[in-house]
Amino acid sequence: MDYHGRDETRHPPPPSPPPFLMANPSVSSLLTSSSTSRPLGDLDGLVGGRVRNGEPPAAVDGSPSACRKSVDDGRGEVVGENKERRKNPGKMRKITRPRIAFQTRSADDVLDDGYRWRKYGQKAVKNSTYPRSYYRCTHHTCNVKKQVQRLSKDTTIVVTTYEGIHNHPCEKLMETLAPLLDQMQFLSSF
DNA sequence: CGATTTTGACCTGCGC
DNA sequence: GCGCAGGTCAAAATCG
Repeated sequence: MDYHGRDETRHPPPPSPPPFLMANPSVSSLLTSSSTSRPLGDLDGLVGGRVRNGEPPAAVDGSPSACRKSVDDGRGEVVGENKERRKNPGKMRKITRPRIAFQTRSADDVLDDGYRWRKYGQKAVKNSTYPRSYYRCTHHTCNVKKQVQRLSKDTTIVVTTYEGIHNHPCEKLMETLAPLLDQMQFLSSF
């Protein structure tokens, strides 16, 4: 796996909604994008319900857990940032990354946004009937993540939270544009 | 056979 | 300090 060399220290500007969202009528609401240091909490809470331990239903926010796991649990090996944390316990600063969350009305949990994602975890969350799924962009140099969760209140709504910004073009988009670009190059050669 | 998903264990942060 | 909840890892299973 390729978790090495992740540039977690960058602080890119807040992301704008993915291109597909712009023309997607099924997107019922864009939540927010900000960077605090509070956990996301459960998404049901996010849209009106209670967030963990009575916190007010907050907007989507930054992730504290980006700086995490430091041991190999006896099976694997210690990697990348984890080593750092081990060396400097408590010195690892909280890494906040731009996050953007939105609701979509869809039968599919995973909406096709043109990027390729690999699922790396699934977790049952409190106050929600449905589990939350965790995905990572499969592009080697890209460490964008997203969480997907269906609301228990309204099962037709899927909340997708993007974390980070893709540092590569959208594959589907490029596929679509490739012939056009070719043609443009051809024409401009005259 | 490589890529992806599943899933249980583990880690961290936070509230009490 | 303890327990809970969220987030991630990584081996095993599954898929194409």
